[in-house]
Amino acid sequence: MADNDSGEAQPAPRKRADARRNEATLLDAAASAFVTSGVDAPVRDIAARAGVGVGTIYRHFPTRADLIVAVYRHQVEACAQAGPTLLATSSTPHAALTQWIDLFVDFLVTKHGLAAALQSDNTAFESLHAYFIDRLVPVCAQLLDAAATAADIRPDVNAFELLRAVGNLCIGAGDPRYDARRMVGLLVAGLRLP
Amino acid sequence: MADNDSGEAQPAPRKRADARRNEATLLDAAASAFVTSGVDAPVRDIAARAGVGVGTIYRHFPTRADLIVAVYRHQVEACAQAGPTLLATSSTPHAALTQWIDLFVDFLVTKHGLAAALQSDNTAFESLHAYFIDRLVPVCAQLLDAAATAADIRPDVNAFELLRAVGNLCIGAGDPRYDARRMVGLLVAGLRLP
DNA sequence: CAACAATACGGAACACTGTTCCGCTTGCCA
DNA sequence: TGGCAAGCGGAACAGTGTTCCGTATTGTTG
Repeated sequence: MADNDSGEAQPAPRKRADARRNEATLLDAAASAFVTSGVDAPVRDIAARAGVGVGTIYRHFPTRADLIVAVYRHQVEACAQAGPTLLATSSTPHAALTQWIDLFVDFLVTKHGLAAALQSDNTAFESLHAYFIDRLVPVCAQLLDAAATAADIRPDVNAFELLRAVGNLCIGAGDPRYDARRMVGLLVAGLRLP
Repeated sequence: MADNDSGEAQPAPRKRADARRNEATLLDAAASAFVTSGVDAPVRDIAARAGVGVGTIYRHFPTRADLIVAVYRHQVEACAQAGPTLLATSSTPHAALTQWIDLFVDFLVTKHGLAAALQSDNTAFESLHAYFIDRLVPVCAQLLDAAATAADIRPDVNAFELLRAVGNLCIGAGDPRYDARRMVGLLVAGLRLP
């Protein structure tokens, strides 16, 4: 189905030019605010950086989660797509799993406050959580499955739990006394079959 | 030195009766508020439960960390003291370490929000962090050391890091889909020497 | 027992968040 | 160009933590 504009399945009637411009500006502003102040950067700060009113933020991104997802969508997508690739190119399923988790950890530790937000029970982050789950759990499950089938790892670990544990371990990375990558390494080591 | 009141080392001139009463009431109120709403329970809620004004809370417990520490001090103390005991009574240092970590995890997972508060970079929790570190890191280090000497575990793990990792893994316990204890088990398994 | 000073209390007031709402402006299309 | 739907700004509201000071309570002293 080559859906050009003649199809009836086009519920997005193309936004006004200024709206699109503002959305892009906002995305940039949020990204830079996130770097400086973490993903909890005050709404007013982001609005000020973008030179818009706070109402404009809420129109484009009704919840903070929407904004965060929009900012990081590309990277999450890339991480998700790396899963099957690694599985195909790595020597063992276990190696693929390890490398993929490294990718995920690298992503998380460079986003100040994101790991914490992911586990927060604050309702504002609900859909952020949902997005990560939807996008990454299946990928992790596939890797886990392959490794379990190859008898590389214990078969009783569940993708959701593992991803959550890894996310948790990434909280507080940035403290020089705490090496999140090393702790994740320990966890993954615990996964191996004796 | 049997220090009765004649000694000069008595910098606390015994508080007024109402002050002591309020402090106890406040401790009860906070404990029950923490159970209901987690350790982030609004100051006003705690004050209302205790039937006092918010000023009274701040006089007795200048930071939220002080209040949390006061509420949980007994349990943390007990955990700290269990370390040497376990080391003396367990069959192997590794068993002692495992049991001690179980104790710590049991404590954390039953205190809603405490694990998260422990890792929060919010300055209000700084001294909470410090208290846990001061009290528990040496105990953990002792256990770790014994296990490393017995060649039960890899020798390159550091007590601070391990405790922090365990604390992190306890965030979000309560979600039925996530079993913090099992994940900590994985981490500790990764510690074992092959 | 009464008066007094030190101590402690209460809660209004402030600062800083997120979030909503509505009058005004802007872009688009006829 | 005129009209109007879409979009915008920011004031206003609500929920936090935190401070401050006038008032009340307590313990002590004459």
